[in-house]
Amino acid sequence: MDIDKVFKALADPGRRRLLDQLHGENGQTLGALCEHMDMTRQAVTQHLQLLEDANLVAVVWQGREKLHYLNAVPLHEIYERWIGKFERSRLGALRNLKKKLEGNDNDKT
Amino acid sequence: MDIDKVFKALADPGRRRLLDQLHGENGQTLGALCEHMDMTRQAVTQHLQLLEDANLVAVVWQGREKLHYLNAVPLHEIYERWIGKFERSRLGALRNLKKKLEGNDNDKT
DNA sequence: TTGACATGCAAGTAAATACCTGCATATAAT
DNA sequence: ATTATATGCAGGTATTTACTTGCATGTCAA
Repeated sequence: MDIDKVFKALADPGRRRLLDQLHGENGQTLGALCEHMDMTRQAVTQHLQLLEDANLVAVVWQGREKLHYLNAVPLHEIYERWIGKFERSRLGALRNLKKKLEGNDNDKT
Repeated sequence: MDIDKVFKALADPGRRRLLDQLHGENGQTLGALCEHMDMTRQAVTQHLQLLEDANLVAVVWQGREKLHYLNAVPLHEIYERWIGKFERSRLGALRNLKKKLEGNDNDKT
């Protein structure tokens, strides 16, 4: 999995909105997704393409309709492989920072 | 917290690298961070500024040196307020997608 | 107090991004 | 068959982004 593509895909509020839409109702057509988006269909298509490249959205053609399905696996991986490691040391790091800010001489803990 | 700033800050591999560096050793100076970065000091400064704006990095001046400290709180919030909600429905959504792809007629579960 | 060092500030450039408009194609409905 | 609908494809533009070079400022050390 290309973690960079996932992060880049998530960097745009419109794309996050699309994921939200699919989270609300999975399997929506392009047209349906466009209705909430305040931009042209073509722009939405391009955003969806990036989401697909990042493997966050899977597409199933049904006749002339393109159905979009959310895939949360990359989100899980981002958490597991990247965010989680920072999280785990969060409290320790914060305490450390506070001590530095206070000048290391009035250490109450 | 501006969640968009956090996502945008995380979208660049160089900035994620900087966070990694600070995770490895907290409180590094600008100069120290530059040593691993293969770009000019000014470029690194600009990346660090974005990280600071996203509240992912806090800065403490010590004489002429600028010390950088990691703040993982925004990462936690991104998970809690955004990624988590998708995660929770992950398995259900995947099963749903699989069924669609298989045509809904050979449902084994 | 002079010189070296750590950093800031500003303006410019090249590439990437987020859009758009216009036209083409395939499927469905009459 | 003809028309309407759902979408694709291509090219153009404006903004944002990542990065550079050049110079200014403040702090430490001899």
